[in-house]
Amino acid sequence: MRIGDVATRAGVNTQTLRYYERRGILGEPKRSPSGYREYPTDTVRLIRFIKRAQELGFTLNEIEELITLRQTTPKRRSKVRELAAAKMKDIDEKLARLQAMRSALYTLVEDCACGAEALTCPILEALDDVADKEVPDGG
Amino acid sequence: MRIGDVATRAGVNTQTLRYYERRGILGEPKRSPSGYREYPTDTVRLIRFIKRAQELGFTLNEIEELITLRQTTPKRRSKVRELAAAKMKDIDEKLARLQAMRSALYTLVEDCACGAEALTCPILEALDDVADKEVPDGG
DNA sequence: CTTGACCCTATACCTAGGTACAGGTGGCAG
DNA sequence: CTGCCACCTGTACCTAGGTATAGGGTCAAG
Repeated sequence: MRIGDVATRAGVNTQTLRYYERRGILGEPKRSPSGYREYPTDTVRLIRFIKRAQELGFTLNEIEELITLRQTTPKRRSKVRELAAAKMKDIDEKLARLQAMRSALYTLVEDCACGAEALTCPILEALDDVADKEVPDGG
Repeated sequence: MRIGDVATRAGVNTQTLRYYERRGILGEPKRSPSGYREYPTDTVRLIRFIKRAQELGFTLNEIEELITLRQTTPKRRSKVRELAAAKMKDIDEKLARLQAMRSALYTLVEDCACGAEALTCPILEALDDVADKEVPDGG
């Protein structure tokens, strides 16, 4: 696939692909005799992964780490496991916070907004406190 | 509380607080006779909320929306509910994707890395496909 | 053998979200 | 009443993550 094709299917700009390549996230693809980039089909999936991960608050550097987990060789296994475990911890924190946020909103929608004047709908409280309690640093 | 105090407790720069004020996220606090900003105590909590929400991939504009949900008056209730419901949808999508990502990593850590040579650990597949299936646009 | 869509590199520019001066004031300890 | 630190406003600068533009090559169709 050529760059424009990949870009269209992944819903990004061709410049973005070149930018990712420059950053080292993407790895240099093969080139046609005339110098055109030739991507394997699943680059589209990779790009979509990157975009989703960004929406979840991961930076490109973090995403790069996640991506390299794919290309694991048996040699690097323990390293990879370590990294994967660390990322899982990040994810668990995000999950706990999102869930806290979700339930605060749920309360707001279902109960809290039902007639009170001085609402104390605890959006903030729910988020910061619950998350702190449920995802303490020390496990 | 004065600005430096709030900033320290919330773990941000004082400039950041002024920036939020300029952006309209924070609302103008009272001033002391000499012009110093005087914040109520729970501004600290608010700032922490903002920071957490950013880590979850929300932009400051989105966070502003979330924050205004707090200051609901009975009049605006249906509007607020709408907004809250929309945010919950966002959050559900994020949750589904994070969960997909988490289970891909879990597989990687627990099974996948256990001796294979040509690993097909499906980090990408797990993320984009599962999330697409579990959070389709139409419900 | 030209036109038009697509590709190339290099460089400049843009938005979001801050962060850091510069130049000046407030207020308390010594 | 003098340091000194925190505060004020205003403006400039920075990083991340792109996006656009300039100047030029490729290639299939007419």
